[in-house]
Amino acid sequence: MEKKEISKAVITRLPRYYRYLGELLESGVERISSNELSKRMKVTASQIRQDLNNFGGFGQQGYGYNVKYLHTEIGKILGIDRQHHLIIIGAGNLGQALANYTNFEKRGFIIKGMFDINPRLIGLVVRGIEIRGVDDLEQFIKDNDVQMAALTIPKTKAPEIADRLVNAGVKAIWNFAHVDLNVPDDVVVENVHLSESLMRLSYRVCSMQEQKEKEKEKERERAAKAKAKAAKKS
Amino acid sequence: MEKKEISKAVITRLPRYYRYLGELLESGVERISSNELSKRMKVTASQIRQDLNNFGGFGQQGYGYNVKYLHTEIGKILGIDRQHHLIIIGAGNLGQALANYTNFEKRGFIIKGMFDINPRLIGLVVRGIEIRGVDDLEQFIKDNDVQMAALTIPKTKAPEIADRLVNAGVKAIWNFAHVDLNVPDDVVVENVHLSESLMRLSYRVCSMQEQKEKEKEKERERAAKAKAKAAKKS
DNA sequence: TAGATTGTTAATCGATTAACAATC
DNA sequence: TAGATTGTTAATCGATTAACAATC
Repeated sequence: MEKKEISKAVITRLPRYYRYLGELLESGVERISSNELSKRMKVTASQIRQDLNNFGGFGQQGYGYNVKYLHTEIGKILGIDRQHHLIIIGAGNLGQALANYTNFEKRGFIIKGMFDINPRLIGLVVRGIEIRGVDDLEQFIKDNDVQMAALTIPKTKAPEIADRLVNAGVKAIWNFAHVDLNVPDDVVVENVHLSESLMRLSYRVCSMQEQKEKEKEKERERAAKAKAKAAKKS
Repeated sequence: MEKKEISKAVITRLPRYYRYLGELLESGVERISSNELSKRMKVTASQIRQDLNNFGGFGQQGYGYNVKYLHTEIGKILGIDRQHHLIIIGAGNLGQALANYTNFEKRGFIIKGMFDINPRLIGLVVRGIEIRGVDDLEQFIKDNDVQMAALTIPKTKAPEIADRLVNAGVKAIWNFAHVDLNVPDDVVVENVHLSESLMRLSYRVCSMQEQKEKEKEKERERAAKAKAKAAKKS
């Protein structure tokens, strides 16, 4: 009876499928097999089929998947066929970058308002959205039926603001602050910790370098051995 | 002989350990057990110990881990004890947001330059860094020993610029463009696909809602049953 | 020494890949 | 019908958790 839980790994891959299908759609491709898609996306065809079949059978044996249909269906699964009312807390560069990203509106994320505590920013208009102070935050959330909030403020202020958001009825927080937020079970948080992402990059570039050095070392050893051997012979 | 490959999952968690240890350090905590840390971070103690032991034994039986020492060691593993020369391609809001993030410099990521194609931005100065045109990109990379590049440009331009970066010797790309880049094996790419992150949030908030509705439905059914029963009795 | 806690091996769990019958 | 490709079951692989001997 119980529908089995969808794993986090699957959800992570879903938007990527959506992106590739969107590109195929734009370039006029009508149908695609899991095999062909797997080559483009560099994942296994098996994984694609398994992932999709978590949500239902979208394909047809002997034919493959209809690109337009699958694209639409994944859109529905991701909930981007609906409208989401979003506010941005923190109108600095990052907040403004999000506000200026027009694709969000295209996918149903409607930026209802922007907020900041910096009095110099309050009153400014970004993409037609006035920056407000946080005093009327709760009222604004209720008046505009706000469901989601992007948090682009320093980590020191984030937990307090998050509490206020949750109390005012926000159900989803897109968290760019470098803290882990404590929220009730029915509120979802998606973290974008940029500094952690940069550290992962750092790790990977360093370990790549180490690997290369090791290979060079081996190469040198081999060369030395060969040389010694040649010297012996002569 | 071969050192076994560190899994991606471990590397993802490493910066989070680093962050928590940094906070502990700041609040003057000298030592911590895997058990205590597990409670704070909401992961299992077993996982913490397993993760760390991929890189060596940093603890001491009966004592736990020295916070300062472990913090330093993880920093070394992540390669943030060294300096990384970084450039930012794309001086829009997102690029400027990265440039303004002072913590990066603190962790050894030194922003050597910013680039853009928009002539109106070229010549502007952000945090003491002049925005340049992309014409002298290759020369700049060589002159300044640039190892990493953040790509905060539209997806249409990204692949071409990525090729130029790689050819000029850049070894790591922090990719904010909504495309998957094709690079040689010895170049690492860390993707930050914000729109995909937002879709994941959307999925999760929608499935949370569905779950709640199902529960309500069940509740209603139960109430109806109870009512019917009561009616029968009377 | 006794207590605490690690490092590490073994057991479990979950996710990915392979295989193939079902079917368009 | 024959060929292609899905949906799904089974096999494999890897990651997480549990358990405990080693040891500070």
